[in-house]
Amino acid sequence: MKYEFSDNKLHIYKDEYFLPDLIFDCGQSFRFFEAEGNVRRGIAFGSLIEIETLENEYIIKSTPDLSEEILVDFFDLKRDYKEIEKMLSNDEVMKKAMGFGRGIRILKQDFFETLLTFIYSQQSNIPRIAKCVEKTAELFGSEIEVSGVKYRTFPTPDKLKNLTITDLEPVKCGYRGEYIVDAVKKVLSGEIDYNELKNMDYLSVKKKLLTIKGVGEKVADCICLFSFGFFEAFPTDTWIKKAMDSLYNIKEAEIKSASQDMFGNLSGIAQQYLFYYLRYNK
DNA sequence: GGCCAGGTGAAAC
DNA sequence: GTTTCACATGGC
Repeated sequence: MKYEFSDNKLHIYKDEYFLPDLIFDCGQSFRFFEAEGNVRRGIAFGSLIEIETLENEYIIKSTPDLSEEILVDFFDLKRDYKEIEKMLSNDEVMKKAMGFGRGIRILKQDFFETLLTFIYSQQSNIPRIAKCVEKTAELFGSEIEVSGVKYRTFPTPDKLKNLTITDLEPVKCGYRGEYIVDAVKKVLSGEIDYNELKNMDYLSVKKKLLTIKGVGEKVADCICLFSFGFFEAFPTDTWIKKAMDSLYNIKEAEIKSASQDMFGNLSGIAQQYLFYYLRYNK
């Protein structure tokens, strides 16, 4: 992936392995709504991020400015998805799935936002998850104004001090409210500490995340994949169960070991492409 | 209007 | 350890 960072803007040269429409609509991220014309906007890491599509490049601007490192990591630009597609195209199913979703990249998203977002996600659907996340930002986030338009950042943990289930009622997240409260409490107390977690390995992070009420196998794996970048994680949801059954004839009990055998440390990518393939192709 | 949703905790075996 | 069930609310 060719890119350069200058004048606080990230330039990404056009490449079939970088397609914003797929990256943001494949179900990993919920705050990058479509905007007018050739510009897509979203909020992450406390900033407005704008992706402008030009003839030969994408220009990515952030306000307030985000560092090159955050943006490059966010879009996973250092990883060679062409090479990954090759490695995963051993069988006909993955070959098709990788071709169908070509252009998807796994975003490296903010930990706290990812934690709450995927707690909201259980037993829900993508439009509704987006609403819960949006409402959380509206109620508790900070306002930023860019070109006369106001946006709300996703709240940092300290904005949710003393959060109660009642406070969350307008979010309409139902029974997940008590899970959110527990997650916030554990983050604020330091029991769940991102700076500690980011130096730990996949299984240790996952084990720690599982101590949060409402975080089970699947949500923990989503956080490991979408925030920590542990590509050996293979979040197994209803769609993936359907995909593994219908495409590979692998039943639920065998998914864990089978995915490890088949995809190894590319499991997370395989998962996201399979999810997108089944979810948006039927 | 009923069924289902990017699941999980708790209670029962 | 595995199975079963309730859970709150919106999308379709």
